[in-house]
Amino acid sequence: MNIIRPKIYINEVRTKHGKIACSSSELDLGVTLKGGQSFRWFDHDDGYRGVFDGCVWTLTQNDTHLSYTVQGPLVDYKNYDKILSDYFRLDVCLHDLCKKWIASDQHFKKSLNKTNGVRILNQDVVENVFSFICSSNNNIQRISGMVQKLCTLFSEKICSIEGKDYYSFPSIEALASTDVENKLREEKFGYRAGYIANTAKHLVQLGGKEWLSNLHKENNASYVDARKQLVTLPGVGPKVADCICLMSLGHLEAIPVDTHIFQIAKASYLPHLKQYKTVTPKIHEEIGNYLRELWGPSAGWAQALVFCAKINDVTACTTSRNKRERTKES
DNA sequence: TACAAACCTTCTCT
DNA sequence: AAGAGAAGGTTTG
Repeated sequence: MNIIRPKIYINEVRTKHGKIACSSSELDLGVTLKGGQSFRWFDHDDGYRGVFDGCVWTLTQNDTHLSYTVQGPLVDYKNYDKILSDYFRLDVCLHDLCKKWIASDQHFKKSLNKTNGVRILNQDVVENVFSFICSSNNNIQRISGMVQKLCTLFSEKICSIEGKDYYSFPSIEALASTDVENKLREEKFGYRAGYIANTAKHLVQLGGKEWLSNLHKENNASYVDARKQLVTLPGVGPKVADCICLMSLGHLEAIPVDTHIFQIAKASYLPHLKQYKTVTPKIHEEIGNYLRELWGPSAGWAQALVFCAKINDVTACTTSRNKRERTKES
C-alpha cells in the first residue's frame, strides 16, 4: 500500500542575500572574525565565510555596508538582517565607547591608532564553552582545526557549497556520548580530550544548554555568579570562563587575562607586576578589577581592542615575518 | 592560600 | 639537525 505524504523539505538548502548599513570604522571584519574570538571563519574571496546559527554565511564589507549571503535550511519567519546584526552587536556604537575609553585611559589611543573596528561577537554559548576549552596552551590555527574536527565528527552537515561541506556545531549531548574522549585523543586533542568529554557529561547532568543560557545577562545572571558557575566545569579556569562570559553570555565587563593582556598590564598599567612571570588567579583578579575600573561596564570590549592592536602590530613581529618571507623566496 | 610542575601537540627559532 | 620554548591555560600536589 502506498502512503502518500506531502513533500516537506526539512533540510532544503536555500540562499538569501542581504545588506546592512555599517561603516568600516564601526566594524573591521578581519580582526573581528579572525582575531581569536571565533574559530570558524575563513578567508573567502575578498571577504569571509563561516558558520553560525546553523547556516553558512559569506560576508563582505565596504566603507558603508556589510553585505551577506546566508545559505542553509532557511526559514521564512526568521529575520536574517537581525540575526547578523545581533551577532555583531551592531546596536552598540563603537565610536561612542572609544570616546569614553580615550577620555579615561591615556594609553588607549595608541591601540586605537593600530586597530579599529573590533567588535565583541555575540556567539553561541555551547560552541564557545568547547572552543575555548580547546584554546588552552594553544594557537589559533590549531584551535580552528580542532573545532572543525569536533563539528565533522560529532555534528551534522548543513550543506555543501562549491564542493565543500559545512557543519553545525555539535550539541552537548553529542559530545557527552560514548567514547568521545578516545576519539578526540586519536585526533591529537591531547589532554583537552578529557576536558571536553567530561564537561559535556557534567553539563548534561546540570541541565544542558538551558543551564548555560541561565548564566546570560539577559536572564538576570550576574557576571560574578556566571564566572563562578563556569569554573566548576573541567578544563574551564578563570581565563576561559571570562572568554565565555564576554563573548557568549553578554557580560561585557568580563576581561580574559591571557599572556598578552598580562604583558600589556605590566607595561602600561600595573608596573609593580613586572616581577611576576605567570598569571596566577590573584593576578588575573587584580588586572581584571583594575581595568574594569578604568574602562567601565564594557571593559571586556576595550580589552579586545587593545589585545588585537597588540597581536596585529606588525612592527612588533618583524623578525619572524621577515624570516618566513625569506624562506619562501629562496 | 600560593606556587610550581605536568599536561598534549604543533610550530618557530636557534 | 635536534631541541628548547611558546602557543590567548588548567589541574594537581
